[in-house]
This record gives sequence, structure tokens and C-alpha cells, in this order.
Amino acid sequence: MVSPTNPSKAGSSAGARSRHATRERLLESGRLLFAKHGLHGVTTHDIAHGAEVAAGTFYLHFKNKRELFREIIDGAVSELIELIDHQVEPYIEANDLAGVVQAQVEALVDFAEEHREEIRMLFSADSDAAAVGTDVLNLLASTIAEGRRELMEAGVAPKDVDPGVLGQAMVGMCAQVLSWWSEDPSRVTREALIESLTRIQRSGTHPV
Amino acid sequence: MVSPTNPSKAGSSAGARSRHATRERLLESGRLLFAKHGLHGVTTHDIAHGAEVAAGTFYLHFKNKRELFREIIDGAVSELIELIDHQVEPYIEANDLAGVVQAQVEALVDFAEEHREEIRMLFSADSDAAAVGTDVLNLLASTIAEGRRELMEAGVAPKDVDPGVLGQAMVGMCAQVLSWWSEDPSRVTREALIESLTRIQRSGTHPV
Amino acid sequence: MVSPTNPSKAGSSAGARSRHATRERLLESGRLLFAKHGLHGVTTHDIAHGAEVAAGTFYLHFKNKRELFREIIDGAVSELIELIDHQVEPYIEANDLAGVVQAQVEALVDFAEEHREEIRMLFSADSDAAAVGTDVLNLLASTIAEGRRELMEAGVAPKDVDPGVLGQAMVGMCAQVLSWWSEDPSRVTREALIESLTRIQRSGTHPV
Amino acid sequence: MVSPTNPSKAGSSAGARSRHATRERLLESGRLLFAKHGLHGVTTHDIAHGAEVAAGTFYLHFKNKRELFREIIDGAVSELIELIDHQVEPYIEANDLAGVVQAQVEALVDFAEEHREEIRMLFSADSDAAAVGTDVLNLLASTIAEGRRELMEAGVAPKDVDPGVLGQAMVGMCAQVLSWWSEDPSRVTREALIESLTRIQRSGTHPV
DNA sequence: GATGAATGAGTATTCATTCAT
DNA sequence: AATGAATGAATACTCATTCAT
Repeated sequence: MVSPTNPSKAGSSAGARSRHATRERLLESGRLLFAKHGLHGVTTHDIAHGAEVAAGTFYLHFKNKRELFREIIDGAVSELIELIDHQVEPYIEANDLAGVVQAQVEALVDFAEEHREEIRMLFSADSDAAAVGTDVLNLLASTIAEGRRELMEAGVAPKDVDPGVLGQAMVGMCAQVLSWWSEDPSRVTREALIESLTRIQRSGTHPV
Repeated sequence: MVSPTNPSKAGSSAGARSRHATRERLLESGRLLFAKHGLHGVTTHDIAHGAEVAAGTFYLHFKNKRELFREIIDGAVSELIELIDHQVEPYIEANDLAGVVQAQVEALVDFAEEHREEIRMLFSADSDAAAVGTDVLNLLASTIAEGRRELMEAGVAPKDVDPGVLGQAMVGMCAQVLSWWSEDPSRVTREALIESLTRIQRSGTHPV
Repeated sequence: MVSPTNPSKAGSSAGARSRHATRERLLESGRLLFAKHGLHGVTTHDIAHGAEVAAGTFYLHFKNKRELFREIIDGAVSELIELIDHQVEPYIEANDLAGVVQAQVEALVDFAEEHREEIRMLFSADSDAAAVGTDVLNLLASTIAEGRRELMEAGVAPKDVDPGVLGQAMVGMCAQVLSWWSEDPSRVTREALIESLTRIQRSGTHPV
Repeated sequence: MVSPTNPSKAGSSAGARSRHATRERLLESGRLLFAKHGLHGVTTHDIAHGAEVAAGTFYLHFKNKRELFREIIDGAVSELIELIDHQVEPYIEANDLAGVVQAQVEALVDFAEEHREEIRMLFSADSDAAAVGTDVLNLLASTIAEGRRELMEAGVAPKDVDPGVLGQAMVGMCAQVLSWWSEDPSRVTREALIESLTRIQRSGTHPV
């Protein structure tokens, strides 16, 4: 994964580099398997096997299966948030609200395209994984709710849609649509997907 | 569950009544536990214990854990569909489309109020339960998509929202919102919930 | 099985007659099932089901599964011994030793033809059934050994074949051959079977 | 089992040696227990306990109970066949048919002396084990039958003994006698056993 | 006598986790 | 750091047997 001769990693010892590589292999193996079979459908042996390391090696890198799962989720979410922030920023500065919605949707779709596995993990809410994934989704939902509340108070958004409900609704919508689309991206073109989500979202978010 | 003095059941033998009662206890125990801990988080012993019967008794009534799960889900879905059909019917006859949307939402909320456990099971998409629950949700999604497609062709709905995406979006939205609301119905009043969902749904469904 | 109007049973009450019939049904069901699947391969429920009675009824007639098994075996063995004695008797009185061997073999083959199931049970030595079946076979083997010993002492049989070994050998031979033949009687004609067994047996039993 | 100081195994890692040792302990434990209690009378826990390993360890070495059983049987049969072939060979080359029979019997008895447990397993035909053991015995029986058929056609053996019957008879005889003798070898001396079996067998095999 | 629902001990098998090498 | 054999608790499912009706 990380070339041992990569000069940018020159500071780390040979052992450390190798350690890092093993860790990455395990993460990658976990991503693939969890996405396909869920938290329960995968054993630590499976993950180790997929990473081409011995069973015990798993525990040199992760405290347990849950921790690996959480790490993958957390990594994905950080990346997603960063991506959204980055793409949305110019529209915020320009005060272009329609642009913000569109940029958000585009960021989500971009992410889904690149990280099918994480999308499926994130939004598949395996009841045990819930303890992990739900936090994140709820965070997202309350962020949306909060933004909406501000818009409402500013008189920009209608008052007959509860912000809490809207936050949950938006999250549920994206989760479902993205994980459906990830399974088979040929179902709709990227453009149609973005257009549709933006439309629905906009109509839900703005006054009719 | 079944009143022993119910004269309409007078024909069934004592044994039959008892059998039926045990079965219902198991179903009820399953509903409660699955809703709280998901398919994996519950053992057949737990369910039997919750129903106050011996472990082996479980298998006199259900082939295995999955079958009980599926039975609960299927029962809930049938009831839900019936409920929706019933409440929507008058508006369809009156050709009142806005009324249809509102009635659908009300039916969903009514159901969620009465069947918290089933809602959580139905929409929690435990990755293993998926095989059971997903069918149902996909059915729902394609029904919505189909309806939308007809509206589009009739020129009533705008063409820039893909029907497939819309179906998934609506299902995801309801799933998330209802299961969030079921957890703590004091979050929003029933009325606000219905109003919000109707609004969002209507704006997604009809031309702006 | 036993006609309820059979006057020879007139003494027994209606209840007793019915009881007897149920018992017979269970025995018959046991014979069929044990022969096909062995002691372990059959549950008491299977047997009750085969006899078209309820599960609990089994225990009104037999202490447990083993007892039914033993009863079937014992019944079969009694019948077999009686059959052999009956067919062999005239030859013994006539002092026709070759005739005795032939009659024994014929009796065994007759029995095997009529009681395929019992033959398979008797000689299939399910390790748990062993406790039941082995007694019987060992009895048979020592009877043969004893007879041989007398012949030896009378100078009629050669001394270089140990009677104990011979007894076991004869029993093993018949067990194997009869249960092989029972499975598919078209493998050899009845006559060829008798001829072959008689030949082998005679040569083992008599001086060369 | 495998001496840790055995230089020929020096190449294998400590882990491999230990793995092999555990496997052997399980096989040995299985042999002992199956011989005494049959396939059903023994649990995988019993076997693991007998091998002084934990219950789960069993499944690191064998797919399931049946597989261990089959492995023991197959190993025993291979060894037996090799032993017979080896001891019989010189007599075949010398065209000494009487010698062949005697050598076969001696090989069987030698094997029974060394492998009491396997003999009991092989010839105890536990109805469930049958699927495993029967194949082997039938193979043996048809080999004998085939040999006999050739002798018949060559005019060396009498035509009034059916080869199929003879094959089954011989197998049944040996199975019974060897397993009887294994239980308590003091019943007859080794020599008397060989002499007796040879006699019976020869008289069955050759013209009187 | 018959019924059949209920019992609960028993058993095969899996898998997260540890640890000696 | 890595290995991989071993562990043993956990769990789904079976079945002989009992007993209230």
C-alpha cells in the first residue's frame, strides 16, 4: 500500500513503515468485507485473511472488531465532512443558498462514487453497528436541523416544517438513495441523481 | 390475548387455545426484544424467557429465529398496507391528490404510534435482517416510483426528478423520521410531524 | 391389525382391544423405521407419527425407545428360534446331520424373506443397539459352538477348528449374507442362496 | 507421538509440530472412544477432553465428528490393505493358493492384534457409521467375489457356491470373529484362531 | 386411553480473543 | 512485529419424556 521506499515516509523506521502498511491492509480488508456482509457477517479471521496477515496480527493493530469498524466509519465521516465543507465554501461566501444545496448534494454523490464501501457501512445501520453509525447520522441530522432553524428565524424558510423532522428526513433520504445508488450506479446517471436530490431537497428546504 | 370467554372461539379446544396463546406470547416477546436489540442481539432463549416458556418451546412454534422475525415483519407490513389503503381510499375516489399524500402520512404516523416495535424492526435494516426487511422497503419504493412515473407521463409531475430516486428518497425519509420519532414521541407533536412530512412530501411530489 | 370383531379376542374389553391395536401399530411403525434408519435415526415422534397416534401415546405402551426396540428384536428372535426348531426337528430325529444344516439354512432364509426389517435390525449392530442385539447373536453363537463341541468329542468333527471361533464365524456369515440379501433379494435366487450357504457351512462344520 | 528431537522433522516449525501432535492426540482419543461407545455415544467434547484440549480445538483439526470418524476408518483400512498385500505377495508369486488364504488370515489377525479399536469401529456397523464403514466392507466383499469368480471359471472352484454370497459370507465371518476376539484375545490363542479361520475359509473357497 | 403442548438437558459448532514461540 | 494454535464461552437447535386436559 505504502511503498517502503517512499521517501515521504523516510522518517519512520522500517518496522514502523511495515506496521503502518499492515494496519492499512487490515482497514482495507475491513472496508471491503463490512460493506458486503455487515458487522456480524464478518469474523476477525476473515479480515486478517483478507489482509493476508495472521489472525493474531489483527489485535496488534485494533483493540477489537468494533474498534476497527468505528475507525473505518470515523475516517469516512471525517473525509466526507471535509469534502462537503470544501465544496460548499465558495457558495457560502457568495451567499448563494441554492448553490450551497447543490454543492452539498454534489459532494455527497462524489463521495458515494469514490467510497461505495463506506457508504454502505455508514448507512446500513446494522443494529449492532448502530451504536457506531447512528451517532454520526444524528450529528448530521442535528446540523441540518440547526441550519434550518436559523433560516426559519431569519424568515427565509417556512415555519410549517419542523426543523428536527426535516433534519432526520434529509439524512434518511440521502442515506437510502446513496446506498441504493452505490449498489448499482447504472440505475441513474450521476447528473440525474444530483438534479433529483437537489430538487427534492430544495423544495423541502425552501418556501414553496 | 384471546379472551378465553370469547364465544366466537368456543369451538377451539383448550389445547388449541393454549397453543395459540403461547405463540402470541413468543411473537410479542420477539417484537419487544428485536426492536430493542436487533436480530443478532437476541437469542432464542431470550425470546422464550421473555415469553415465559422453556427454550425448546420456541421451536414448537417457529422453525427458527429468522422465521419468527420474518413473521413479525410480514404481519406488520400487511397491517400497514391495509391501514394505508383504508385511509387513502376516499381521497382517491374524490381525486384529491393532496388529500392522498396527507392520508398516507397520517396512516404511517398512526401505525408508528401503535407499533413502535415493528417500526424499529422494519426500518432498522440490520444487515442480516436486510434479507427480510429490504424486500419490503424496496417494494414500497418501487410502488412510489411507479406512481410518480404515471404522474410524470400525465404531465402532472415535473420531469427533472427521477422517479427511482424519488421512491428511494421517500422511503428513506419516512423510515428515518418514523423510527426517530418512535424512540421518543415527545420530540414533536403528532400534528407537527404530519404537517412537516406532508409538506416535504408534497413539495417533492408535485410541481413547484 | 387385529379385527375388533375377532371372536377369539372376545374376552378383552373394547378398550383393551383398542389398546392392543395401538400397541401393534407402534411395533409395526418401529420395525419399519428402525430397519431403515437405525435406533438413533428414529425419534419417538417419528414412530408415533408412523403409527398415527399422538406423541405421548408411545409412552402408554412402552417404557422408552429402547424397550420398543428390544421388544421387536426379542419377538423376532423367538419367532426365528421357533421356526428353526420346527424345521430342523425331523432331521434330528432321523439323525440326518446334513439335513439339519440344510434345514437350518432354509429356516433362516425363510425368515429373512418374511421379515426383512427384523433381519436388518438384528444384524446391523448399531453400537447402541448392540446392548440389545449382541446378546441374542452371542446366544446363537454359543449354541452353535456347543453343538460343535459335542460333535468334536464324538469324533465326528475335526479338532483343528475351535468351536468358539466357528460359532462366531457362522453367526457373522449368516448375519452379513442375510442382511445383504434382504436389501435386494434379486441378487441371488433363494435356491442358490440356500445351496451356497449350506455348502460353505457344511464344509466348515464337517471333516474335509 | 512425533519425537520433538526427530531430526527428519527438523524443517517443520515448532507450531507445525505442535499442530501435528494435537491432531494425533485427537485421532487417538477418537479411536479409543469410538471403539468403546460408537459414533453416537461420543461427543466432540468427549473427544477433545480425551485429547486434553479445549472443545473448540477439535474444529481446528477436523471439519466435524464424522470427518474424524472417517479419517480413522480410512487410515485403518489403508493400513490393513497394505498389510495384506505385503504378506500375501510371496504366495501369489509362488502360485501357492493355500498359502494365500493362510497369509490373508494371518494379516487380518496381525492387524486385529495391533489395532483393536479400529477393528471394533470397522466392523461394528453403527447404523450411522454405516455410510462410512459399509463402503469399505462392500469393497472387500466384491473383491473376494471377483477372485472367486475367476477361480470358478478356471474350474478350480466348485460352481455350486455363488461368488457374491461367498464374498459377503467371508467378510461377515471375519468381521464377527475378529471383533469378538479383539474384545478378549484370551478366548483363543492366536495360532488356534489362524488355524480355525484358515480351515473354514479354505473349505469354503476350494472344492471339497 | 389418548392427546399434544411443554419441558429442559444435551450437543454440535462458531468465533472473538489470548499468548507462547 | 508477526504468527497461528489454542481457548472456552456462547448459541441455535433436537428430542426423549412428562403431564394437564
